[in-house]
Amino acid sequence: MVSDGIDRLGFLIHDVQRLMRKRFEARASGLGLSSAQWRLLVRVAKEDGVAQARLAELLEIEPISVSRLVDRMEEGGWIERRPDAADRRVRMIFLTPKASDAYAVIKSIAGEVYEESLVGVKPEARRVLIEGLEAMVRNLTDDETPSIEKVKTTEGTAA
Amino acid sequence: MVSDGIDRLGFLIHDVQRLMRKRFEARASGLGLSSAQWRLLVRVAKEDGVAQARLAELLEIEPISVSRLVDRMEEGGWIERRPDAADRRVRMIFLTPKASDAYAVIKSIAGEVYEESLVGVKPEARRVLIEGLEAMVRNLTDDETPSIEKVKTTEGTAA
DNA sequence: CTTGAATAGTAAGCACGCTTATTATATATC
DNA sequence: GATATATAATAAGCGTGCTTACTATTCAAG
Repeated sequence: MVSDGIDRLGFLIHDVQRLMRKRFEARASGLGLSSAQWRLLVRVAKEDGVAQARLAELLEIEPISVSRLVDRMEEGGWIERRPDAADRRVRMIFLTPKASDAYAVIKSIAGEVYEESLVGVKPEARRVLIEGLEAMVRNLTDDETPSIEKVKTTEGTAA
Repeated sequence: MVSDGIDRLGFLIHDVQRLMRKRFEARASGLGLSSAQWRLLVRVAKEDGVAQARLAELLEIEPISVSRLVDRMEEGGWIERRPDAADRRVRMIFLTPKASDAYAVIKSIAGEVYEESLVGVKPEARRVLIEGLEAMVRNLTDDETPSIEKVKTTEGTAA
């Protein structure tokens, strides 16, 4: 049956995400980095000099969101925009030394939060959990119409 | 080992939440309801006449967030604020007929999205997934200091 | 070279969360 | 009754996401 708690799946995911972000931000507030900023920072750490458009792809957010995030991070002294000589439309993004220093701390905070959130969940269940989440990402990424056909047309009714 | 994918737990949760919200909103856009508004609507449907402060508790968001959400939903004709005769500080929240009509549609959309997201995940794995998420909510709700002691002091370094 | 389409980035304005502070009302204590 | 504290709701202002619309630049076609 489906009545296990699947009807609350959305609430659950929403809650976990909110609580995790909240805890991370509380822990990392000393650094002055939000979780959105931390995600961007991690990407740049792995691909220094990356263009904003590429960051938007990697982070799966819109370019304009990257633009404003980068604005604030540049103000905060975390990253630096430099022009790309080869393509003058492009701004290349680099970490400042301050950000490189923070990177290790951030990773450790993230690890702590992950571990804390999984207290009492056995290794086998962790594996299933992660795999389930990965499956959900795949299913939800498939461009709208999934394997199931019975997708109703939302019927303009209801109002 | 931990290197399964647990180091991406935050990314995973974040992605699933974002994709699910996105799909729900795409499907429900014909109704003119966002997922935040839908969550509030569901709560009010279960407890008609509820006070805003109580809604903030139930939704686990701040009272001010409820206030502004209710503002927009009142404008949209989904809910109605009525004074409480017994306590003049309180605004009681009621669904409009329009919202009651939408409720069934909304529940079915949510069910579809949940089911679509879990395509290919076996019943047993679904159970473990849900239980894992529930455990995470519990762990992250415990007021900050969890079972683990090694919570570093974030050491003002990094700058 | 010019025209037109595509791409990189930004601006404006909105939704929804937050923190901090304020107003109105209720309640507890003197 | 007066004073202090607590509670319900709101206001102001910010961060992060979005959509839509714009500029600047590149590239493809003629």
